[in-house]
Amino acid sequence: MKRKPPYHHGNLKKALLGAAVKVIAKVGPRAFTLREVARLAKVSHNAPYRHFRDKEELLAAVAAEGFERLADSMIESSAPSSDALDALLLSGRGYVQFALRWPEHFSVMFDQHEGFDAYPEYAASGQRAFHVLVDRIVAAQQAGQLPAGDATPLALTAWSMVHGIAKLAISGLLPFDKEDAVLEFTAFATRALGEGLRNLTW
Amino acid sequence: MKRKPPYHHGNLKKALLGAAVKVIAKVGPRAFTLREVARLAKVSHNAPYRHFRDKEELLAAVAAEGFERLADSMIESSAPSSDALDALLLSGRGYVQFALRWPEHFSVMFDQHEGFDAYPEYAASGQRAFHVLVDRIVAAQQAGQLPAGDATPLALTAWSMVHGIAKLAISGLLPFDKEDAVLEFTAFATRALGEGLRNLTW
DNA sequence: CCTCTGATGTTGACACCAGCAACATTATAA
DNA sequence: TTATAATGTTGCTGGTGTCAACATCAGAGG
Repeated sequence: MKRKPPYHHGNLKKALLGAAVKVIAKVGPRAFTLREVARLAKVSHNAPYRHFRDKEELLAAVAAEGFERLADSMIESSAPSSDALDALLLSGRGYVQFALRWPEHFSVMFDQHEGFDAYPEYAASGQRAFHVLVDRIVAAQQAGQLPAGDATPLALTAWSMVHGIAKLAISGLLPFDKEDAVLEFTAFATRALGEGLRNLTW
Repeated sequence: MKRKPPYHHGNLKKALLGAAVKVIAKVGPRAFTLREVARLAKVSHNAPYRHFRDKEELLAAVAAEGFERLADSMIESSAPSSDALDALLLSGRGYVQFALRWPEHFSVMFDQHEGFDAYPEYAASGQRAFHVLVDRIVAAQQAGQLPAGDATPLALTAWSMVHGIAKLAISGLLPFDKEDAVLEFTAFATRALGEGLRNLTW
């Protein structure tokens, strides 16, 4: 059971997760090292193996936690709006904002081509984050601001849009220096896409 | 000089590049190993250092080569069209198609957050590929199919769209199995975005 | 209270990797 | 022809992921 209280050194699993996030933020997901995580948690280099099968599983856990935060960011960003379509665009803003603030975390979440299916926790959190987007879309549909019908293609399109912006911005490939500039660009792009999705004949 | 003909073992630099592409395609960019590349090129584990400062520089070279291929893919895909806007959308198709066919290559090109500025070759090929997109946009503008003005924001938006699709598709996060389905979705998304960009007031 | 068992953490080892240094070889220029 | 620089090799160091064996502690059954 995971619910059991402390152990030898307090509950290490959570500590390792936190340490992993810190290490990734410091040296990037590429140079991320299991031993460094152990060091930061003041534990021997093999202790993590009692909580994670291998390095990949720890990364998957970090990614899963990232999806939770991502969903939160989207929800927070879109909360202040009462207009459904506006809320959708703002949730896109939240998506990009999250990526800009925790770029390494974001990388871990999406640059792991393998092990998607292998880690149900990862898939579940991802689904939850995606669902925030779908909810916004359905709301906009019900408000008549987007064409009725299956929300999935609309959601996938919107997702692709903000995901592309996020990725390119993180990589430094967008010619914007400050976060605000990127977010303004995000507003422009998502607005354009929303306009197009509304008028599309299909 | 780099321009000098063969050497000891023929021109290794090119051989290493080819081997690197093969290794990446086999084990992925994550598990990519300099020594494995050397092995594949039938050369000692230190020979690559005579042609690349370190592992990262070899990866940068692979990425640069990838951008060339990407630009080609975009050009080829959009060639058959005579309509300017259509050509733009088709170049987006070429972008996604490239990503689907050489996903590891694509990863190397974009998952390297560092060393963009450090490798002029990389930056240059990237610029060239981006320019293909800009050209298509400008053509569409001149044909009156997109609003006149600075093409850059339009290009960045379009790029973000197809890049997001490509990334998500590679990661297996889009619910499409076959390449054709992804490309069809790409057509849908880019058409929507094109529609939106055309009508946007800004 | 005591023992025992399993969960948790540690030590030590292996194979592998990136990169450095010293050496060997060969192509080219003087 | 010979010297020099470019190219390739061998061997090493410090670091990594992971396995196996061992140590320690928490809590259950008595």
